[in-house]
Amino acid sequence: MGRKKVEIKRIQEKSCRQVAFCKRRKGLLKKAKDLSIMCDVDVAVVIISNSGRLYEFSSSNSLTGILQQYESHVEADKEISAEIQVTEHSKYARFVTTGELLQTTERQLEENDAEGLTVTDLVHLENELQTALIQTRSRQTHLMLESIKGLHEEEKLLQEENKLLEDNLARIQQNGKVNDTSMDSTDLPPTHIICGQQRATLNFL
Amino acid sequence: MGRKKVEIKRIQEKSCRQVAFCKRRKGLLKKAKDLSIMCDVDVAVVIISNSGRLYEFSSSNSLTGILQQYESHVEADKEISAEIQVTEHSKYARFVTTGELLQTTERQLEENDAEGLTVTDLVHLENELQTALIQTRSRQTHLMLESIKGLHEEEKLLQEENKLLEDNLARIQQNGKVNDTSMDSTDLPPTHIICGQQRATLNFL
DNA sequence: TCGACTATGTATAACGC
DNA sequence: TGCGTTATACATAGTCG
Repeated sequence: MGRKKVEIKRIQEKSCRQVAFCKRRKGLLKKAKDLSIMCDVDVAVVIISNSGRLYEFSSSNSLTGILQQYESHVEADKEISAEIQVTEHSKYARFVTTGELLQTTERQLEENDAEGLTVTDLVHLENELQTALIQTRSRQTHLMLESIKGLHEEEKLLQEENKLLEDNLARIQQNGKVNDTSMDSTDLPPTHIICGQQRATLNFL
Repeated sequence: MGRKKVEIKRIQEKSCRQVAFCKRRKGLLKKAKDLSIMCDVDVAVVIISNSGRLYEFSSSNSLTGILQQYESHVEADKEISAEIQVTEHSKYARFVTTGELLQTTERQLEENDAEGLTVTDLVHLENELQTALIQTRSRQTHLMLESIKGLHEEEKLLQEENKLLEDNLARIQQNGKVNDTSMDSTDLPPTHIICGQQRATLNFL
């Protein structure tokens, strides 16, 4: 359904994949909506991009609002750059959201107590909670993995910087012993040998 | 996308609605599958017909949605074990255990398909899976948090070490200027220019 | 990178059995 | 009820700006 037939397999080019994701995601959510309206059935679609973002459709819309709220919580937290803060904040956000979810649940249960919930109602409720749980957990894992990855990179950078500093220290001490007058001598050409040493040292950087 | 345009609204004729449901359901599930494969994202679709029948698609294994969790666990463990060797063993153990449990589950479900499992059997099975899930999840979170904590400590140490080295470097360079003749100079100092270049390069670090 | 366009492949409404 | 066929609407891959 485009200019040419495409195989159903993972798209290699990242940009193409991103574009296709955007288009097809939209299409899928529309079709889910159409199906639920036209055929009068319950439909839920959850999509998690590999960058961890959540897209969803739910014909029984009680879950939608709550999940969006959760998303905005997490998004706000994402702004904070310090890694551990991200972890802790998202933990807190998750807690709050779960609390809200439970409150909502309890309220619903209480409200409906008089007339009684049908088994179907409870099944729906269970599905919604299950979905919320899965998304929350998935998001948690994603954030922590990101955090770990970032810390590893930072660690690598620090170690490299460290190594360079040590080398410099060693070299300067060496130079100080070998040619301490070097700093402000103007007229003395370097020997061939020293030049070689220096260049070798610099190349090492 | 048929002989004539249809409005997106509930189809009145029951038989038409049923036919449309069958076709569109199939289409939706296919598109969900395509999306998950082509764009390499997680997709889950749940459809409940108004007669209560369940249709679903999940890009990660979906028997109950518990397997989805299992997936993320394995992924998490992969990442973590790269840096925590101790994890290796427990990871493998958990894998085998969960794997066996799931195999057992599937076997039982298949074997008993004709006669059907009793409700008691299923409740028992559910509890077992639930327990395994909780333990696995708890372990995952623990390991990741430990990992993050450790990395933060390591980072702090590296930064301190870094600072010390920088201080040393600064002090030594200072000394070199003030009393450059103090050290035993040999006979061949480098040129000013080359030294300058060197220092500029080093300062940049 | 992003939205708009368009040629083309797909999904499906209606129909027949 | 369900499957196959066909004409048509729709979704989208590639392209351009």
